[in-house]
Amino acid sequence: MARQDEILRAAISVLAKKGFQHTKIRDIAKAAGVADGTIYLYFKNKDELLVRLFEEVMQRVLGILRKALEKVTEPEEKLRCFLHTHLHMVEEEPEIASIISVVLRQSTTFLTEYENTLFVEYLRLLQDILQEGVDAGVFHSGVDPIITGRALFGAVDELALAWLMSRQKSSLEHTSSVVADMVLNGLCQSLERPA
Amino acid sequence: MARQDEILRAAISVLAKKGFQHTKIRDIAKAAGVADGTIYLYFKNKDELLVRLFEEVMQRVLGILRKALEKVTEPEEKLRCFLHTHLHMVEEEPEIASIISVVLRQSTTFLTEYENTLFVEYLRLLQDILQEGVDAGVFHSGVDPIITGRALFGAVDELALAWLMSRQKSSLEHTSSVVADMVLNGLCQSLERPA
Amino acid sequence: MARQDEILRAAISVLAKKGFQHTKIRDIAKAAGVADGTIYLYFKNKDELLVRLFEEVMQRVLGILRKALEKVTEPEEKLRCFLHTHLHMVEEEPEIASIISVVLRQSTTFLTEYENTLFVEYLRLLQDILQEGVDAGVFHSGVDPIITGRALFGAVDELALAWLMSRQKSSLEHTSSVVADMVLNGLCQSLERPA
Amino acid sequence: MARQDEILRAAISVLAKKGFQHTKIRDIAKAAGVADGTIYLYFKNKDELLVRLFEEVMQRVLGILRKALEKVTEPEEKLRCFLHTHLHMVEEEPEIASIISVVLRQSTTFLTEYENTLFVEYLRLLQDILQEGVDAGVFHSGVDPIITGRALFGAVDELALAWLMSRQKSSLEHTSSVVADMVLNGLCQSLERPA
DNA sequence: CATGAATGAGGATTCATTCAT
DNA sequence: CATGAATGAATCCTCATTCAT
Repeated sequence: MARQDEILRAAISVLAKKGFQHTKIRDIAKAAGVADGTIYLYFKNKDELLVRLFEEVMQRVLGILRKALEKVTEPEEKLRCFLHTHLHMVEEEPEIASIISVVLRQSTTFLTEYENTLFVEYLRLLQDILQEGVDAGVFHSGVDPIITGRALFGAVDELALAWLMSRQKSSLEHTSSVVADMVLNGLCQSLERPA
Repeated sequence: MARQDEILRAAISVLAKKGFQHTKIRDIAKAAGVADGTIYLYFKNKDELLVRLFEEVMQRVLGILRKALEKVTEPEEKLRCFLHTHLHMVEEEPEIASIISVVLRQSTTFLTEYENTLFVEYLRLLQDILQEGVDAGVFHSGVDPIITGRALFGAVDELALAWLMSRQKSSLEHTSSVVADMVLNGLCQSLERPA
Repeated sequence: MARQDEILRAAISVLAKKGFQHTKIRDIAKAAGVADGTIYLYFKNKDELLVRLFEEVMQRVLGILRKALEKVTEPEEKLRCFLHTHLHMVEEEPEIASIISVVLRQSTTFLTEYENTLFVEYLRLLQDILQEGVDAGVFHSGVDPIITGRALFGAVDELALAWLMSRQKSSLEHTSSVVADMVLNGLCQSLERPA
Repeated sequence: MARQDEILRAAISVLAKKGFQHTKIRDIAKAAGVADGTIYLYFKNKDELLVRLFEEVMQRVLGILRKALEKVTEPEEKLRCFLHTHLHMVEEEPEIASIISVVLRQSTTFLTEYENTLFVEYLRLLQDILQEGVDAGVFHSGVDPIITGRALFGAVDELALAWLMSRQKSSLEHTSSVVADMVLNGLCQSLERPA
């Protein structure tokens, strides 16, 4: 339904600008060019609108990441690609990125009550790359895909947040390769403890 | 002032449980065992209470980290110690950790308007360790302390959040060493690209 | 807008009965038969409601006075007409009168911050009559229209207040002519100081 | 009791500055240099403090007026003296004047519930002068002392208010004589209606 | 007598949601 | 389907008053 999408688009824009607590149904309605009541023809209530909005956003992010990863085969390259694509998306679609980095955390609902299937899918994407690397013997056998995946998301997300909050936005190209280097090769000159 | 501390303690507890948006002055007053009006004898308004609370929390975290780092000299060990101490603190004082991982991000004020000196200090702690390592030749010369520091905070913070949100809480001991290994040695078996 | 007028009418009634300090938004809403929140659809806040209410009242009073003065030409008669019309209005619309005599003075805002254009217009009406009389040689050349005008308002207003506060309300017809006589002819039998 | 007077003096000063609605017990306590609770050792509550304060003020005004009138014998001169003394007092003790012109009217209590014996005395002072003049044949026999007295108070009070609210304060000497001339001789050149 | 910390009732205002048109 | 006026529960904050010290 076109009208529903208009509302969602408007909601994304407003949320990205105003944050969770300061976004009123009225604001979204105005931005979408509809009456307040119209929102309730398409969404049961504010929470449902938020959930649908988040799912829309995550679907988009997952689509972008999957498409980018399609042509890459090597685990290391996949990881680089993943990090690069996520941060590139932040630059290209800051509103989308803002929803994930900022808005998502501002709602207690998303953190606790809502079963976040799509975020789990996002994590799985990362975990699969890591597991693949371990299985292929490219990554250390001790690498824990669950923990590492989560840590990587945290790192990327925090860098995204920092970028979104900063006044003058330098390119995230460099940032993504710095993180990739750290993650793949480690900080140490030589292996800390030669296994 | 003892009463002020009682209120802050109560506020930490309530915020950790209910989150930012759902915490009412009334809740804090009840938890502290005082009347609503009493809150305003010690804090100008809700926002100031929140700022003071956050500063209290960050001071505590900074204190814990600095104390732990005191006796460590080597950069690698410092980094391990940092990660371990932060995650250990999460286990020991989940309410404190919750303020940082959850509540902090729920307030637009903290993300945008509030000049977050203490968080900058936290980051500086990390950055100094990294810079030290680079200067000592222990870490790669290409390591960017700013980006890397922020990424590390993001990683640790996300793992803390995941732990706080999980039903059954496994030890974070293992988690901290997994992250430390990744960060120091990288995921790859051999250096990805021999420089 | 009809609803706005209903609210203003209700507000006048409540203010006249309860006075400035004891009038709550809730009271006005109840008197108008609307919900509390509805008030805020038509007025930004309580202060704005009060200002709009006062302007409504003053417009009405000015209208009544101007209409009554229309057909009078002689300065003395104009003055008599002015005094009579004002006090007649007090009898006919005590609520309106109460706003001017009582409520207006109860708000520091009206006395100090608010630029009271309409009250200035009221005073000008009086001053113009006095100036006209001086110019026509009907009134003493020494008459100061500014001071005298203000004094006359004070006299009328105080008599209105006394009437409003009194239990048994005698006619103000007599009162108005007593004042007019004093003002026009003076209290003295013969001129005090034959100029 | 000295302490009580200190509080009253402080209260007069604060009320004159801040007006009725904005004067808090706290403000008075601070101005008097005592603790909030101390106020309640000398006054049952805020209303009683206000009543006592008003009585203090009126006693002072009555004293001043009576003293000034002591040596005057002729009704016309008495009236001139009354007006002059009242307005002179406004210039000399604006805080006192402010209580009468502004603060008194801001409290519904004083206007309605409180039996204002001292204000009645003030009015009687005026009425007696007028009655005396009528009895002595100096004033018209038609002069109504009740109405005229009230009107005179209104005139003087309004002029006092205007002066108190004005930025640059011109002398009230002139004002008092303008009013006296009007009241005694009337505005008209010749008697309006030759009796 | 004096204090001032504590109280808690009370009031202005906001905003998600409804429903008559 | 769409509207937007109306609702009223919910919450922050103030301040007169009390009372233990």
